[in-house]
Amino acid sequence: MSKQLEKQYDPKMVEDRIYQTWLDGKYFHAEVQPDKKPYTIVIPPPNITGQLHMGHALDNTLQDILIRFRRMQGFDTLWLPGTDHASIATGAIIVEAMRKDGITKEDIGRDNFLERAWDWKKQYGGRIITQLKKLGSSCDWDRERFTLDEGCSKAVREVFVKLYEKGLIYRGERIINWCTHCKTSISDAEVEYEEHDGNFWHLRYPFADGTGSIEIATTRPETIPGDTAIAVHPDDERYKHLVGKTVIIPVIGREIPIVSDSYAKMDKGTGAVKITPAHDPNDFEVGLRCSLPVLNVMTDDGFMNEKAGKYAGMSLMECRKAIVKDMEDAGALIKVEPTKHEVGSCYRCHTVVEPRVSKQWFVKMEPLAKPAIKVVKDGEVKFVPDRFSKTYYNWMENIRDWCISRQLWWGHRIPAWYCADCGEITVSREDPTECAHCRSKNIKQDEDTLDTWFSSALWPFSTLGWPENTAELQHYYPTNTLVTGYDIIFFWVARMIFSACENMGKPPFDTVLIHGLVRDAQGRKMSKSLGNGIDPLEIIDKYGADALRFTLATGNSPGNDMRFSDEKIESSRNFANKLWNAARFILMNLDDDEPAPALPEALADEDKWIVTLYNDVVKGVTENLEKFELGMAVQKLYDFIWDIFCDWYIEIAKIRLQNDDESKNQVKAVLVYVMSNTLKLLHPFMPFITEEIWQTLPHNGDSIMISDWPVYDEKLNFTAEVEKMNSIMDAIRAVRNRRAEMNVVPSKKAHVYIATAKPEIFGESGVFFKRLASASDVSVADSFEIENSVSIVTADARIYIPMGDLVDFAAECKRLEKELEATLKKLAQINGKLSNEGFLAKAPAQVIEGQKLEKEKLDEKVKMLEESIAKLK
RNA sequence: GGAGAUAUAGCUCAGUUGGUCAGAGCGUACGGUUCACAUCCGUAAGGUCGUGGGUUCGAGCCCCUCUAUCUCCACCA
Repeated sequence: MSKQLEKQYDPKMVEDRIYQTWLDGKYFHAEVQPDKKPYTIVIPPPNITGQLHMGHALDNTLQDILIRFRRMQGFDTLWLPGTDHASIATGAIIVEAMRKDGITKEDIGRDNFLERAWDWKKQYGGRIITQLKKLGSSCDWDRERFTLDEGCSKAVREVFVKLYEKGLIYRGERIINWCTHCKTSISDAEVEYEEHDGNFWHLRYPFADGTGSIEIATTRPETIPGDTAIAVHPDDERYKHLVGKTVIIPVIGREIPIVSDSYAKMDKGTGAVKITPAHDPNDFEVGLRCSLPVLNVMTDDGFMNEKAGKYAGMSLMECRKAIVKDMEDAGALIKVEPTKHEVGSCYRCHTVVEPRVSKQWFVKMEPLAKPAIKVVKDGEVKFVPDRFSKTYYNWMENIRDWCISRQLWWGHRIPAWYCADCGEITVSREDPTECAHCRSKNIKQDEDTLDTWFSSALWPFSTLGWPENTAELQHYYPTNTLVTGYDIIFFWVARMIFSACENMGKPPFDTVLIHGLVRDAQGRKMSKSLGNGIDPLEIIDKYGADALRFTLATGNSPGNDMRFSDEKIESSRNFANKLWNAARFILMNLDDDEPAPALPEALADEDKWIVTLYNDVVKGVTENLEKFELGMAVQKLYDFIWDIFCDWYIEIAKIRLQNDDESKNQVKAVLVYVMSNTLKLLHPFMPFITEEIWQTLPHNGDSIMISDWPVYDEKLNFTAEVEKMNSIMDAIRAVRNRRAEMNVVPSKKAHVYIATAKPEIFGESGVFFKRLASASDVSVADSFEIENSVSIVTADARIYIPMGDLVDFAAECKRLEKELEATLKKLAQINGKLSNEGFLAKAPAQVIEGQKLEKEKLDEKVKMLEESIAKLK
């Protein structure tokens, strides 16, 4: 006995220590190796405001699995980590902290505010990085980046200027989504729609000339003060003659025209619709076509402004109520019709979003979307699973211009200067000192910053040094796999793709691996408001990072949501413990000077069997990982380790371990070989425990994480021995089954008589039956005549166990007849197939052969069953 | 209004190009102090793979219908 392990695996004693050795060994660090094939992943940068949640845990587990796999396979791997400055979220935290001190951001000004934000970043921004390390993430921390660091900022500036110069970025007055809480514009993607109860208020607007009135309906009466027209469809016979007339807005008293525009649908409502160009995207378009004035009646923070007359100062909701009441009092309200409609809200703070006209910066999307669609259509970028490419097309093909300016301070300030003298805009890579148009020194920089996603869109190349043509950029770009949830395809994935196509001329990655959401045990989304979130750090603390990773990697397929439950994490923890104990057993039987893992020249049948199955696992797991079928890979490992290696091979190995000859060394070598290589296959999934065990076993090299990935070996394919072991195992299972049915305790041993026509299978199998089937002794022959015995029939043998009084002949007979019936049924099915001409003509030869073999076995079994029954009678 | 997903054992879910595919974990029942592990071992019970059709020699797997649940997208007064 050389080394000892604790009886139970304790992750706490292992994980931090192991992680430190990896850091010390610089195993995560990548240096450009031009002769090696690169494999690169850039991390989806978590917000600096973030705390590790299950979504991060899943996302990063998957990335770490892929990176560790490729690293072991010999790729020059780079997993590039970093964080996102999260303009809105971080800004909100700073504002909130100041509010507690009674200060507003306006009080302290831009520079002081930014100083606070950087301080906050310095103090808390690395929190999530520490948490990612607890998970085992093998990121190259030497290359950690931040979307607001110097290099990323330079890339942002370069892209902005380039796109501006190409006319793909412009400034304009458009309808944008305005969050009255964050007090900033947000992009279309940042608006979430929720169904709300609402009303249609039907209103009567009288003609200015007093000849009557026209009826309209609205869901947002508070926008009435901003109405500048009524629109009707050009072909609408009901209203044709009214176009050009004017109406008086009730209560407000302002006179507005009736215009003709095909936006008004004849079959919708009354066919006449009020037009509020400042507060509705469609109305804005109508306004442009009909040259209508734009009347903005709201303030930045969700109140009515002075243009709303008597309603000025009211919140939007107060105004809505007041107007409805005033309309009713004025007799203008015809009816109120309850309805449900989709209301947009801010994805950050869930405040209702107000569409409003505002001067903002936009990215012209159509020219950028085209190549971005093409690279996916052409297969240069693949979504896994493929169905998400449809989601992508759908969005890209209907995309509108991207509003990128934000009325926030924390972020990349827009590099545009306005000239007070000539009114022109100067956009440049270096901060200008004068107007590029009139050379006036009287210029001022735009106060706004860019959408956070503008900088994350450049992440795959800005982090590699672009716009400089660095060695890293040349070697590691394009990256390989992007791993992310389906919920940020629009925010991020799509924008990275078009940004890369535009700026790099190449897509940013070849594969997008999409995963689903981690839900709670009841299938609910984990959320702060529900309080049902499960903290990954608590799970790691209680069960270990390996168990968490295993749980997240197993039992689900790409793109689908999964549930997280105590049962699953416990099952993973148990698996880790099982592995630990298998190692513990092997170690107990090793000597101090045990040689490094290698297969011995001479192998017993059972060694050939386990080695063949192990070899199959190498092949399967490697293929699965290459195809991103992580769940299947991990399932194969679980089954092999627990059901095959532990439950059968180790038990069988115990036989020879008790010997004191060469066969003992043989089995020890096989145990070490299969164990340590299987650990390698499992390492990407459970990095800590596999490292700990691997280090304890005889090994070559400094760490399992930089060891060579096992390769399928065609020589290790011992089909005959596998067949033989399968027959023996079938027989052992059958004996156990019979004993259990008869309630015979394992301690009660019995002589097992094996009658078989295949002594080459069972001749030497006695030791197995003694060890695994409670046999006191085993006899093998052509046939036996045993009194008072139970009979067991397998495909290759008829087994008798004398059980004396326990044997109930009537029951025995019944049981055998039942089995005969089942076997005959199976046989009939196969005979049906084999007599089907279509099957014989069209099925592949391999399938037909398989069926014929099966038929032979069943024929044999039927014969033996019939004989056994006859004897009993 | 479009688009997509899911429906397989009591529960949670796997099932790769149609041919050992009817599976796993948990749960349940029965039995177990064999010197790795009770976070364990052995054995068992259970599902006409949502419905109805079709293609095929052969269909959880491919095609169509329907039903149920979920999700995303969309400017509908």
